[in-house]
Amino acid sequence: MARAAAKSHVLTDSSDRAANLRVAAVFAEIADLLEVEGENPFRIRAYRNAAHELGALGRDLAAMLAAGDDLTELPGVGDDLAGKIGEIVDTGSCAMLDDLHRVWPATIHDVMGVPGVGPKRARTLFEQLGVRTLAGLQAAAQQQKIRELTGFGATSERNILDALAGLLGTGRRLPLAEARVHGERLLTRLRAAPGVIEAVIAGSYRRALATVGDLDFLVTARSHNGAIAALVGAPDVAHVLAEGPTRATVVLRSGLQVDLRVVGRDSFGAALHYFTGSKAHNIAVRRLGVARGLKINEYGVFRDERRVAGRTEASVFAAVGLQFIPPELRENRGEIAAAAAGELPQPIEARQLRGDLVLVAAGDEPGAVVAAAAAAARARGLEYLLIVHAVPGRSRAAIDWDARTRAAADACAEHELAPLQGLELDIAQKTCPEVHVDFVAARLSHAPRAASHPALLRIVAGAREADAARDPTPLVQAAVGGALAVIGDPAHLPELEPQLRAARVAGVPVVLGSGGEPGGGQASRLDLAVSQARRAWLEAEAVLNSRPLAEVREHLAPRRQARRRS
DNA sequence: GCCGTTTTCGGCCCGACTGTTTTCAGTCG
Repeated sequence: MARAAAKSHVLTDSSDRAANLRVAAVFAEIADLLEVEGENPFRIRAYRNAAHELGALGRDLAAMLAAGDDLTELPGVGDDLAGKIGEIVDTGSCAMLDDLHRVWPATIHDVMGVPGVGPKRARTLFEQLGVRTLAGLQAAAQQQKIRELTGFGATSERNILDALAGLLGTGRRLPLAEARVHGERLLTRLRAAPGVIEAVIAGSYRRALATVGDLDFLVTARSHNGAIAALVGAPDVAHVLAEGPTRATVVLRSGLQVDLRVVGRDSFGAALHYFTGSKAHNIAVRRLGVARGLKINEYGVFRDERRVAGRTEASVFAAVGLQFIPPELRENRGEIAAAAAGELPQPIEARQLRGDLVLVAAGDEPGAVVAAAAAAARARGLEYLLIVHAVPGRSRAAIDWDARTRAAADACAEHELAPLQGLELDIAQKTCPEVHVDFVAARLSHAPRAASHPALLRIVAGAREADAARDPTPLVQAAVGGALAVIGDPAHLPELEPQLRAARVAGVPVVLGSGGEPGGGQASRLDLAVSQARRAWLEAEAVLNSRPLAEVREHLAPRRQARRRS
């Protein structure tokens, strides 16, 4: 079929992990359809686990197969799934999925995705009303056919219509910086609610994932009702999806879903751990608990009926023999083994930074840009600024670089900050203006061919699409001997973590910077950069601007010094 | 369908809330 042809085309691209993603997609769809069939839940989970593991796998399945590797070594993959992986990589599909498609339409997945409609109801809708698509679902609801079905009613029907109209959780993921605005506002409201002792945001927000799907609030309180009422009654709540004595779920007008859980003080640590996730991390920790005869849930750690830990997160980790794991590391990507061995990294903290990095575009007035950035830097106790002057690609007008660097230096001095100044060229540019600067930087918008390394390298937006969609390693390699500059730009946050991870693996130091956005926001941009560095397991030692100015100056100094460290 | 410091069989996380029920199934996180 046409479908198969399209798939094989995808798989001929062996330079990336297309095969992994294809296999993960097939397994995920099989899991969905088995769920509709009402299969054994553990069998379904096996497919779902495998889909999750393979989607995040660092190695190329097609290459592993070609090399004759044993796929059952992979987590969640046994003899059966190993065989199916081979089948999918070879043919693009899998007989089992084809069989399922003879019974269930592929689009039933969309119906299942409607909030309030799961696999069982999707099956009922399909079998009783012939609903195969979202359009069909909407038509059935509008004709009031759904309320006639057993297990449904007028309320369910209305909820389905609301969901289809996009009124209920949109599923859109919000950039971290944007979620922070909503989060902080609600946090203030919850903390002021009667009876509330403590309120925090857990979930992927706390793990500093670049985008978050919802906000998870956790509250300890003397009385439950205060916090629940405060959330449900918040001014920008569009819909209340659930409201009980210990939890509530609402959708804000922005489409952001917000969950609130209220727990007792003795359960706070266990609940915080539980609701911070990630899911994969939690399952792995619980598995450790089971091996020690412990049951771990959001209320605590229990041996038989007796609570043995749970007041703090640290007590939960300690109960299963782990060091405290910072939230940004909780992705089940090796942090549990590291914590068990006492070998966790100590991720960089914002307070360890001594300097910020400011970008001055060719059209900017350097004095004004640097003055704004310097004031913000001074306010957070920084000591110096790395000032990067962009050199335009081709410009006929002579630019007075001495005047520009002098203006920047003066602006720094006014705020009692030390400046370190450099020129930034596109990596393809051959000539550099004749002016004394402390370092030379390169902006990299495509894979580098140039042999001469700049001291500081910055991957600009767009490079990711062009050359590093899946692996920024080749870009980062260009910074060996120098450093990689990473700006906490909210719009490009998802690109940062892979870049930072690649830098760590390559042993390339990084500079974390705000970029110096005029009009404020430096502080949060710097914090965003730090949060992604933490997710990438970077320690202070790997962050150049956590070191004293003299060391940064020496590290970035052009040519000779840079070459000394091979 | 996977997995094993107790296991090659018998486990696999589980509690809260809703809507439809008359004791609970389905969904969600």
